[in-house]
Amino acid sequence: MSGDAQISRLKPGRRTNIRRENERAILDAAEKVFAEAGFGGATMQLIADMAGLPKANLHYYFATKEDLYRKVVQQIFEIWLDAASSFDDAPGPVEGIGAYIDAKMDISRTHPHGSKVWASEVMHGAPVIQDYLETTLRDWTNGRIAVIQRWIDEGKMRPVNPRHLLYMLWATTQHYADFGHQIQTLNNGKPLSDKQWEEAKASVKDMVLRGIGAI
Amino acid sequence: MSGDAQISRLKPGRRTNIRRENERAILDAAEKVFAEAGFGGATMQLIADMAGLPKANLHYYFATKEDLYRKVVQQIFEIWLDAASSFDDAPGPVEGIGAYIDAKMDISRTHPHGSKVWASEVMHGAPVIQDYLETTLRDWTNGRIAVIQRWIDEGKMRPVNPRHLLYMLWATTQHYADFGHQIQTLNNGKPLSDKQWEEAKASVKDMVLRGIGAI
DNA sequence: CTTCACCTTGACCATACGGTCAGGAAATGA
DNA sequence: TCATTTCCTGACCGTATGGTCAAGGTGAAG
Repeated sequence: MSGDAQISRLKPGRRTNIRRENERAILDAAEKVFAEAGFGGATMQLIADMAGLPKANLHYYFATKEDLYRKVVQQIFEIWLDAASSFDDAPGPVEGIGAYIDAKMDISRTHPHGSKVWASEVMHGAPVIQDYLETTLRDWTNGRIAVIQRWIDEGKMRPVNPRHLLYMLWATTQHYADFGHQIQTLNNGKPLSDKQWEEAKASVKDMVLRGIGAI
Repeated sequence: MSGDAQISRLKPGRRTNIRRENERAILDAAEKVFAEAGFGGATMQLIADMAGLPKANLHYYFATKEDLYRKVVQQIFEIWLDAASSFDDAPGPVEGIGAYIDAKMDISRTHPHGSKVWASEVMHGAPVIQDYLETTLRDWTNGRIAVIQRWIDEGKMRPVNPRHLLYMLWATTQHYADFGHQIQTLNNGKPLSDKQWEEAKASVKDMVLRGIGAI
């Protein structure tokens, strides 16, 4: 890739650039391989080939396979939390939950690999991100539960269990990434089109928002 | 060994019994190990230890790791389809979908390992059960879509997209198994109690059935 | 040009894994 | 009793994998 004319003049220098670009290539390749083969099934050789680097070079940037995997999971967690902001600054559930569903459905489409890695990590007992679950995720969850409860108290939606509503949101939106292969198979082997994705988002929002009495 | 007076054990044939019992022990251990470590991360040695048998004995009953894995997945698929019958013979969505949610939530609680193996298999592109997806699952899905459409035509529920309703049902119910660890962490590290499971089932049914206008 | 910090990589190593096999034990039937 | 089938298992093997290392390349600063 060219066009780094202005980037090459950055203060950290060319060297730092090489590092950043290689780390990015490796992380992108790793995310895909970990998603498709699982941690145990992924090999450093495969990731190296996909990143276009010799295997020994991976170990120059990432000490161990676990280290690389940890970085991939953390990266996903960042994206994950960004979508969370859709929830905030919303006057009510229609806007807040609606935007959250939109954001998470978009992530399922644009970052299916990341979603799968996250799912796999949690399914295997969250060996590397357990602390995140117990701190960041727990805090975020409790915060959103409070927001939902406030909406309920304000009569903007029915009195549903906020926690199970969140689980339903996570489950349903991530399903389109994690079980994308199954969905594609049931769609005559073809990926969902732009139109079908809009239909999916609309369906999910419609059923959820009506389910909680926000419409 | 002391000579027990139990004759009942010999009735169906001792040989067949030994085979059946060992195959069961191996399959149970394999389901758990595959769920917790993934196919690539699982080792025959670990499965053997958990089943209480020497590794070489596994290969006496199951030729290869793939063969054992395939049997585990098929076994899950059977349980899966059994719950599907909840859908049939129902006069309307409240009974049909309500019973289906109950059945799938129960499976998530009693067979969490199986659910995870299934999820992992699909996430990795369904390498061994692709044919099931294209035949049995596709047929079942189309059949249920027809049932849901009939209910819609009969005015028993709102005109939602039946396909996305099914995806939501699968996603939400299986989430309690696949992401059970996350749910447990957010539940102060403790598994959901009987009461909490009832609350979960009630919440899901409530939100879904209202979401489709069946209540 | 020299220096020096950073980057690159082929070759190599120890280990762990899936799978094999031969020989023996135990159950069954004649 | 003996013969036959089924079951059991320690020891072994080839391979693939994660990881190491030493030697060499590269570019910018002095």
